[in-house]
Amino acid sequence: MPELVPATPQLLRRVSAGAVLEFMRASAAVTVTDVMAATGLTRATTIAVCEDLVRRRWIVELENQREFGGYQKGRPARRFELNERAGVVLGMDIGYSKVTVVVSDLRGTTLGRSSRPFQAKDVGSGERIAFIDAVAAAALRSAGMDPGQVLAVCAGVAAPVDRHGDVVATQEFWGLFDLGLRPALKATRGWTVLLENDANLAALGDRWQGAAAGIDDVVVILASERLGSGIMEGGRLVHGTRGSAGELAYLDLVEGVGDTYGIAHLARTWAAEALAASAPTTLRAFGPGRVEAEQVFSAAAEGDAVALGILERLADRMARVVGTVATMLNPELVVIGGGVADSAGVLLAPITERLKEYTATPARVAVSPLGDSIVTVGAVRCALDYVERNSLDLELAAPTPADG
Amino acid sequence: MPELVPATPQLLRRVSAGAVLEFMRASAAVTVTDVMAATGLTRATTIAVCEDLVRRRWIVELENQREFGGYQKGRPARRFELNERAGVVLGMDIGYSKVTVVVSDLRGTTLGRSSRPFQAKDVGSGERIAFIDAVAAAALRSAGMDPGQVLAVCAGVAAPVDRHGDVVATQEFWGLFDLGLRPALKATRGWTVLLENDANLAALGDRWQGAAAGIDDVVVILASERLGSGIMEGGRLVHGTRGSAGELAYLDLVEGVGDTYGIAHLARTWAAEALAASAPTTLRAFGPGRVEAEQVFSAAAEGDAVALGILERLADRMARVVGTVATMLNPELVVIGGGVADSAGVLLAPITERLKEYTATPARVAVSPLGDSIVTVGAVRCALDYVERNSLDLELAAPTPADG
DNA sequence: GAAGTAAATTTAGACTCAATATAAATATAG
DNA sequence: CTATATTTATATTGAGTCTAAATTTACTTC
Repeated sequence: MPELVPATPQLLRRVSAGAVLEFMRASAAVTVTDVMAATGLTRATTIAVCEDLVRRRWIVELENQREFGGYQKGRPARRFELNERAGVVLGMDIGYSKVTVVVSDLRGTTLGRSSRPFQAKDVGSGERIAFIDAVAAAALRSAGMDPGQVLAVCAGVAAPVDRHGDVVATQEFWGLFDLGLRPALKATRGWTVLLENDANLAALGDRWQGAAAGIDDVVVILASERLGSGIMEGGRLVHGTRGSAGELAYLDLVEGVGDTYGIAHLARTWAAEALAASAPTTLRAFGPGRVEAEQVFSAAAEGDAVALGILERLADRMARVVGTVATMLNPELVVIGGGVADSAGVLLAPITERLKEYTATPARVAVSPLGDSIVTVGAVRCALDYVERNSLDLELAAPTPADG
Repeated sequence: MPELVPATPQLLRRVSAGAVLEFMRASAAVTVTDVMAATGLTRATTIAVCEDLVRRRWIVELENQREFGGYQKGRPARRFELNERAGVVLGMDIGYSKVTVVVSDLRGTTLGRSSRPFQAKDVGSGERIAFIDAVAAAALRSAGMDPGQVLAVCAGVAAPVDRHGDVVATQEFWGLFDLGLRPALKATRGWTVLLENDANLAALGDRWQGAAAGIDDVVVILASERLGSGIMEGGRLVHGTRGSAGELAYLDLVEGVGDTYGIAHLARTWAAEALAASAPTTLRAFGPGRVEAEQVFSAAAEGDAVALGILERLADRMARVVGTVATMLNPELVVIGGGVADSAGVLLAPITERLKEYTATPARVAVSPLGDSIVTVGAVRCALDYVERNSLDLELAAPTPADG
């Protein structure tokens, strides 16, 4: 799809303004001279563009010019800064049984959040939209923000989403996630909602604030209950034609794996098996009900043989998973993420060790520090990306009286 | 890497010229009115741009205006056309034991070619460059073209190549392909040489003129002697961080596969095994030496039970290969290509059938019609892409006296 | 208050494209 | 053969953008 807009002189100003805004987003308060150096524009043009952007409220001019940077000779420079308060974005994690909404400013700083459990049996019901809307309203309230300030929303769902943001119902189950959320929130709130697969958002999130910071070729494996992955290649998400790229169902055919259960699930299952087989283990103290994954990890840390055996098996399994993915896609880094990542750090060394058996040039492996919030962090990043791409076309809400 | 060039008025002309040229490339002889409709520019601008491009020899103005398009009212329109003779590109396939060079005009029409066997033992020797240069010279001669007319060269090698065109010597063997071809041909010929992995070029080639025409998400599996694949996602090649994306070594771990031998290799091997086991088969007629893959395929076509059994095994194996790749990457189409593709058509139905067992939503499978030339076709496409991206910066050779 | 310095502003010039008006070339009707 | 309609080509004007150079402004330091 080539751009159909003909080249007009106004296009130049757009390009210039985009370059200036991009630089401002990556910097704190800057002078016109700074912008000139970064963009290559002349002073006259830079000033014109900045005043344009101030008028459109994407940046603000600071008053107390000399307070920055200590003594300086010559006429004091005007200073400009990104207007973080131009609006907010929402990042949503829409899980089977829980909805989380995070409010973020344009720099990515979290201003508020809200999280509420949801009855899994009502996953596909119409009430779901109202529920999500209510969680969003609560999150905005906790941030002291108005629904009118929302510039973009990104929601992560556990279903395939193609690159146009449509849920692809390849199986009936996925259809439950095609909630009609986008038209509904557009109509009632005026919000632009982007949908994305949760593992893909995990990849976006971890590349932004996690272990993969700044790495262009990375695979993030969500590994808690079920295995799923998000693939970034050359700094872009890989979606596939119907949004299911990163699906790991092929593991059914991989020796030593055979299914797509995640680390937390298997740790529980194998712990239960050990108890049933009357193996001597300190895990028994947590029984006779369900033994949680974290309990297995801490028992292993205490030297429990059964727990250590489970970790061994998990590490070998994950090495096979990482090995197959990394061979096919050649990422610079493979990240293991999700709620279980908080305790899965001890798996890192054995996974790395075993990986050598399965690949000729092993990829680097890391565990994400983002834990459970990896999806919402990615959703915020996705929404911010949208705003940054489209900022010159977006309408900002009128300033509230307090803003002056 | 943001563009560091500041927005200047000249940039506008560049954008306009790029849009006009892009349209011209996709069309035959066009009038200014056609260009206006396609680009949205005004008549005055369009004419100025066209005359610019004529002056720079990227397009030509036709003389016999009225001969096109039959009767038309009004003042006859000037007609412009892409100057196919502005230059040529070379597409090279640098194999272990053979070098092939194709000469193509800017529309992609093959003007000449040359192919010569090479002693495999000298693969890494310095003479290799001279050999390749000689094959290129022969190809140019057969096309009646001058080395000075070459605008770009793309060479496919059987080694990982990263997205910057550097051979990554992850194993010693690959290092043999880092011939220093690029600096050498730049110095002696002034040619810009792009290096690319052969399977990646196969993907480019098949998407251009093969079974995947126009499909943005496709995996092409080169399947003759060894299995390797090229991945396109969203219309771009997936390289990975060190160029080895598409590597299929993970198949060692896949049940029912276990290695990365290709169809031709396995057909030969299994045929030999059957002969050694004294199985009753018409294949014996081709022995006692080596039985070729094509002979197995034709024996199967005649109803030979042993040959049919081999096809059965091949189909199941390829279904597992396709299934794992397609699950992970979700392409719209998986193409089987390479020399063996000419006879592998009969495998298509059984592969498609068995694929249902291995994936929930099976990808479409096809066999490439490009056969052995799939790599050179892709190399030509790769070189043309380069020329099209950079045409406004490239210097064209001075017109020969005959050109006027 | 004068000197020094860096930022801001002004001015001139070049280039782009759009819009409008005018001219040229052809077909068709009478 | 002439008048008219149709289509394309060219010229003119005006607005918007940028650069570059000269000029003015604002502040610090001595």
